[in-house]
Amino acid sequence: MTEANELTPRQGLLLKLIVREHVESPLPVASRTLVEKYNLDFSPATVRNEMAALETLGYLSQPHTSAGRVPTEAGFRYFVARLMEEQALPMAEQRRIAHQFHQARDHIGAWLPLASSVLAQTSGAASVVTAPRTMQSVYQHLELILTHGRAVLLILVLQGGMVEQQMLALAEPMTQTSLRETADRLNQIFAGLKVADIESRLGELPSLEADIARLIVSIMHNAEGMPSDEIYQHGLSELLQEPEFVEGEVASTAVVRVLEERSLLQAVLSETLTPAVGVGSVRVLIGGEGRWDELRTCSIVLARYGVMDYATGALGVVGPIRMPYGRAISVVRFVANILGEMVYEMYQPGIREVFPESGE
Amino acid sequence: MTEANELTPRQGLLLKLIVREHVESPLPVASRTLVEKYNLDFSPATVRNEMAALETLGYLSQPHTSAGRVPTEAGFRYFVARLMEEQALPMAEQRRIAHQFHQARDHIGAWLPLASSVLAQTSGAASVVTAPRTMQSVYQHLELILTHGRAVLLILVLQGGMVEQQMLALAEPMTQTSLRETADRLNQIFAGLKVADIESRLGELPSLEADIARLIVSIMHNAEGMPSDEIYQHGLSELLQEPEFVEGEVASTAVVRVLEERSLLQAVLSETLTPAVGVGSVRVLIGGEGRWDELRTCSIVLARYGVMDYATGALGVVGPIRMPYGRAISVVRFVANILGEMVYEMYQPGIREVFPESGE
DNA sequence: ATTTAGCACTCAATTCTTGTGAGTGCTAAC
DNA sequence: GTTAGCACTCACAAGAATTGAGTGCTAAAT
Repeated sequence: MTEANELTPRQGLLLKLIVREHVESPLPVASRTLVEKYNLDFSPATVRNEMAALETLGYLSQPHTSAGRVPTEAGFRYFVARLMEEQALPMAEQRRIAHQFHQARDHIGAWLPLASSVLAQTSGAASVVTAPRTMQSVYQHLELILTHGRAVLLILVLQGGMVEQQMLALAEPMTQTSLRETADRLNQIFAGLKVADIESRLGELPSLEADIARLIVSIMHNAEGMPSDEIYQHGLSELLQEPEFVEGEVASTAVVRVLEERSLLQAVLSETLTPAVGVGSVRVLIGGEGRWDELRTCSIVLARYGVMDYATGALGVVGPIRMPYGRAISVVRFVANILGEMVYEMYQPGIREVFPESGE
Repeated sequence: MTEANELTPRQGLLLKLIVREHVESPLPVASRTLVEKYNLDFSPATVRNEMAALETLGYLSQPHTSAGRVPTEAGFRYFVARLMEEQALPMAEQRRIAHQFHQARDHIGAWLPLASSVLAQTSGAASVVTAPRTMQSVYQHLELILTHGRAVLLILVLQGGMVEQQMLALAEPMTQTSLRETADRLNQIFAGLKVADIESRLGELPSLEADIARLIVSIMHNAEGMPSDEIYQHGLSELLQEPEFVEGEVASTAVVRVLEERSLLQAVLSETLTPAVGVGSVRVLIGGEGRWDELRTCSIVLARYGVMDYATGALGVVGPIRMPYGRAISVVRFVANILGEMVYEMYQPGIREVFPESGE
């Protein structure tokens, strides 16, 4: 997959301009247009020659014989990897976004929707944000609430504020009072412990407590493992306005399906670590990279945010292949950083515990 | 809005058949087709006469002079209100769905996504489910977690298991230990109280506790007021497959926007109480009912679920105007009932408190 | 050895025409 | 009131003609 053949500077320039032009409007770009629009000091004929070269290299393609050229996926990949200059967000926009997040500082539930809507609006594409998940869940507090008969609502608060709920059925009926005492006992023993610690103490507990504790252990394990299924998204309707989606029934429903089918989305998001083309900590998946067939018509720019090895989520934008990568990458990075900081501050006690050396 | 003019039985029959036919395939339906397919004992000419009558009444329309007829919105409304017979779900399907919910019984977080996916799959349209909200929030438990500097993560558990999170900034730095003591004090005082009760006790509290309590009050008020912004949906991609959406760029993006724009959705969902055409407790909104312009191309079948006057959410399906209402209504009702029961059982202690007479 | 002007050639997209047939409205008979 | 018969309408499909944007190639210019 590594591109052995380096392009000549002029070929690079042309590929870059073709991409830029194509991103602006989805039509194939013609040699003459290029020369005129960018005042190139060589002629359309020369451009055509170079285009032919770029085509044999696999970076361009022609929809039909007498049309202009369109970048191929490989072309976009080369562009992102070597030609693109990241297009920093204008200061005013940075301030505006930062301000919005600052306003939502106290309202935790608003963080992710806000991130999602900022991403969508600023990038003009659809956005996806997943809630952060810890690698290391720490017991904080347990509530047991009797609902009816022997059914009990279990609410488990983990460090960092994650909350897990579950119903459970008691073997024997109990009163709310004794249930509360049970919870209090468990809270005393378990507060601040990690899963492993709780597991090792299971033996010491009387049977009822042990049952509940086992359930807690499984919940905590679960919280550590899976990527969050809490996914926020925004901007799908704008994305569907893009010219490549208004016609193509196939293409557009594919995208909708991708954004709707969480399983696929999660698979893709957890791929953040694979060696796709990327810039800094931001990853760029172009046209599904051959691996995700449903994504052949679109690209994803994504990043992890949060505190590495402790609690992270993923966030990114989904757009047509011809998306303005430079801008998208900056936006994604910018939002990932802001959100990362907010999460960092929120999770700090937990982090101190996992990485004791990093305390204040 | 009340239909003064009653149709003759034969006109009713024809309207019904035309709707049925049109729902099956989106093409305009012709007089001859009707007679042949349903073995009517009168001729196409008669049907045409009746059709003409129905057209002047506003229940049918012709896309163009030499085409068949298509029901108008008014036609669909008349159909739903007077002609439709609810099409009960087959027993097997009922059992399958009930079983799925039974399996997810303990996994509270799965309830709403499951409801949403069941609705979508069974109705073939897109579905929407909002989380239940209490009318009456009752304090259960407070956790205060120091994060960094003076920033504190507040986790408030309300009765019924609703959890609200918020960041707050302390005026003075505190240790985690004294923060926990503060929380414990508030828990002792407030456990089981309603907002009003807490408000009336604000005066008795020392300043720090009072500040936090005021915040709690505002959170609880908030929880009572707004409809939940926690919205689950499913089946959008299937909906977009419907023939009326594959072509119409306008129509389809309108639908997507509706499903994406929570504010509109909430407005519509809270309209569940308005006197739209409805069957039992299930409401049917056809073509936006003139009020929601974005919905002109589609219909919504929805119901409240949960415990009336105590905690309810809304749930429904969004489909093309020509959706199989009979089926959709049964599915919505069925799922609303199941989910309602589950919520009822979960919230029971709270309900006992609000309606003491209904205790076991 | 590049670069470029010139020109023939290609082919999607647009417009126009024509034909077809499904389906109606009307009238006159039943 | 119902229906057979028939003229009429009009969307839709298929084909034909036109257009023009854009290339590839060749031969001259640098």
